[in-house]
Amino acid sequence: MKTLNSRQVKAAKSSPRRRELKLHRQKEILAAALEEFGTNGYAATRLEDVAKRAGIAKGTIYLYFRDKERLFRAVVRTLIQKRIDALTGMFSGSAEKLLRELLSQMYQVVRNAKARSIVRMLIAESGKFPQLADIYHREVIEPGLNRVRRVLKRGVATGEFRQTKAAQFPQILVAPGVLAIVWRLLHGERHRLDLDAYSKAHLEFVLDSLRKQPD
Amino acid sequence: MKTLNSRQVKAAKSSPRRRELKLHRQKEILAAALEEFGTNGYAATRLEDVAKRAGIAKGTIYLYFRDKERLFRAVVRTLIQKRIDALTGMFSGSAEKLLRELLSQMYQVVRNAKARSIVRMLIAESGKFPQLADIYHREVIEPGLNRVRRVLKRGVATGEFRQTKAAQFPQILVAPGVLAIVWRLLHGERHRLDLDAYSKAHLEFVLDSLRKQPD
Amino acid sequence: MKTLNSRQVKAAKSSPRRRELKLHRQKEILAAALEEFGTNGYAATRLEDVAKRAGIAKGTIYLYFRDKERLFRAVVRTLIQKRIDALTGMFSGSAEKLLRELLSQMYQVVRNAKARSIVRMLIAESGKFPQLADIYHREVIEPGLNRVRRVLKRGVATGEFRQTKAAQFPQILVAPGVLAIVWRLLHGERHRLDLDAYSKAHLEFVLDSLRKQPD
Amino acid sequence: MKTLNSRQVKAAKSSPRRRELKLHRQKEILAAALEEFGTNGYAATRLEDVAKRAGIAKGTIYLYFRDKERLFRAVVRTLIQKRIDALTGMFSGSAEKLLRELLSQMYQVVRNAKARSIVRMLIAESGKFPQLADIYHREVIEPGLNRVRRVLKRGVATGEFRQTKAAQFPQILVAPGVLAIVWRLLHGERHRLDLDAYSKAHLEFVLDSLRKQPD
DNA sequence: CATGAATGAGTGTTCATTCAT
DNA sequence: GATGAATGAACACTCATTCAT
Repeated sequence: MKTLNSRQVKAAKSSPRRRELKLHRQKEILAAALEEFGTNGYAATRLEDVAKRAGIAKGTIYLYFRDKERLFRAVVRTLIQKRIDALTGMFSGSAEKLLRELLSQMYQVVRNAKARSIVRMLIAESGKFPQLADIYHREVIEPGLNRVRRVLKRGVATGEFRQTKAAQFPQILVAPGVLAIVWRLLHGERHRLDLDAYSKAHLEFVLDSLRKQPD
Repeated sequence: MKTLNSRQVKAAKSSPRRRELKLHRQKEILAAALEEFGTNGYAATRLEDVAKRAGIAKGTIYLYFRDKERLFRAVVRTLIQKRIDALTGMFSGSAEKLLRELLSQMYQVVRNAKARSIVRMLIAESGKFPQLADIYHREVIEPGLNRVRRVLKRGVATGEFRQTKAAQFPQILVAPGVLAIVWRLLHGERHRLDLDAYSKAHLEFVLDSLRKQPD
Repeated sequence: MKTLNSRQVKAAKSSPRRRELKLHRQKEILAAALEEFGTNGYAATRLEDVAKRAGIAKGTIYLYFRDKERLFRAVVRTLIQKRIDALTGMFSGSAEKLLRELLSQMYQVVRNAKARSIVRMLIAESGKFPQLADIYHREVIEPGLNRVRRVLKRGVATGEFRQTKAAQFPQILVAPGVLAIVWRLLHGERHRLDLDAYSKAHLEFVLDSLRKQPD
Repeated sequence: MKTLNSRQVKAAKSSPRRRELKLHRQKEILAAALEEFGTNGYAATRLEDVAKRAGIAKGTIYLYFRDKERLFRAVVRTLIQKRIDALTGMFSGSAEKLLRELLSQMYQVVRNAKARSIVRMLIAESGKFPQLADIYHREVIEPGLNRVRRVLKRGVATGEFRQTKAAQFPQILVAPGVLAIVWRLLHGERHRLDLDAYSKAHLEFVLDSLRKQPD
């Protein structure tokens, strides 16, 4: 490898290997930045700490991101993108099964530290970066709520579910998941929620409310 | 000369009057600080802005609070205290009526800007100020949840409500209120929730789940 | 009410003494900045050095000037203002006497370190701050050249001077003064011009050219 | 594409070819650097911009110049060398003709952007690089002034010119050219001097002063 | 030879905190 | 008490210089 003559080395240099390395480094920076921003918030995060965590020099960050603000936005947008990618395809089965599936997915999100980080950052910085919350709303929240709406509609169509006002506010169905995220953000490891039991109770509660009563 | 005048004036004043004035000024500072911290977060808030908003000089803040951190904690603790004070006494009546009353109170909280601010601040700064979230948990959240628990217990006792796992997790019952707060924090005026309809749907949903089915 | 009272006291405090001190300090900063900018140029001047020279802390500069650029412009504008103020009123006497007077004044400028500094700064930074050279042109150069024009015109009117093309370009008359400034800027103490002899030669040269030849 | 070709060529070519190419590249860098230093001054010039302008990579500069300072000095010394080379051979004819010739040459310098750049740089950086002004003085200014002296001496010898003090200060004769350079440096395109008319007036003015009056 | 990614010292600017008035 | 001028530590960002490829 090392003994390649200089011309070959040069030719090989710029294109594929370098690009790959650059992309990798960018990801490292984003990961380090997420950690710092997620913990300390935008203003309290020092880029030097991000650099240290990424194992690089302060100046290197600026080769990848124009300034602190762009880095922050890139962090959030990257996370949102991952959420979008995770909104996996449609399913079949009874409405109840679909709902179980949906909530189960939601609790995977709740358990996911990065997903919680994004919520913290969006709440903490929505004064300074409202556009980010907008993106999140458009790309993640609305699509998510729409999936709930579709499942409810299907349940009503198949006769599994009653018609309820809650269908207009699918937020009500998923709210316990949101609360679980907030709970974790507020209390960290200090006051744990037993998520397994909690999510089961949540599902039962929702189904109790939705199911058609046996006459 | 001028200084003499003011000293004479001061000398003439009585002690209780002074105390009162001091208290009043402290409240003004706290109010201004709440506004700023609530909007920008701890790190991004400049004490100069707080002073300007309170109509005083920067240095004056330090006559009332040792440093920025104490001011912040005072802001949050004051808010928490107000929440505690608002946890008004118990009532009588059917469990359903009590539950209606409880949720109705909660939505007053949701509509209250300061109450939302506190949530934002606690979430945003829980990395730096976890003790505050602890206080909030002990003094506000747990007492609140306990009230829900008591209502549920009474409902079961009177036969109005079914026995459900959700009783172990009263969070599930109130979660839509939390979601509403988060929604407002994230989206401000940009994506409104119709709180009237939402809270009604919430109540109906909960009652549908709790109520004993007519056999 | 009470607040008004206390504010009146405040208002009295800040006024005369403080204002005076503030003005004085501003002048000190400008003087220190002139020294540094004049020696090193805009980009190579560090505000810390300006502060040190003024005997204050770095941050203090920012209480008087928004940023480095404003400080620099203030320095130059202040200097220009002093030049304008120095363009003293007109005199009477023969055209030759007026011309002697004029050139004598000009050589006072040449001997003035601050006046040389301004030329260096305007030349050095005219790429970044062309407006400053414009101000200088409008407020100093053109008025100065106009005085030369008026003297020449009077000389022609009284028959002392010949009519010459140079009247259209009064720059030619004063050019040796400009050269002397540039010479000093370039060579500092290293290659001295004997300004007394030089200015005499300059005057003689000019008069030789302007005077009507005795027939 | 060009780069690739040239590299292949280089590899194949013999040593003198290489040397030539290297020299050429060095000239490109010097030209680019002149442009940047001349516009922005030493401190405000970024080597990256020099590289970009020269169409090479930042690091390449360091293959030709040890550091920024050496590059700057090389730029100035190269320019000075060109000035020296331009001090063309001697002439014959009447002193007046020689003087016309001399001033005409000087105004070619005035019109030459690089020659103006050198003056700007020497003035702007004479604090940091006084040696450069020294070189310029020794190699360009003094030789130039000596030529003026010789012409004046010859004119006096032939009886064309009067004996004047100005002979001791040939600067006075050429000063309008210097002023024209400074004028252009300060005012760029914003306040033009009509150089044709100006230089004619200059010559006339000088001759009026020098010529022996017809008795 | 040439590249451009990486470095880190250096500088402009901000802001919590102090203190003379 | 109240003020606001002053301080200086802290931090974002730049750029000359190095070096692996």
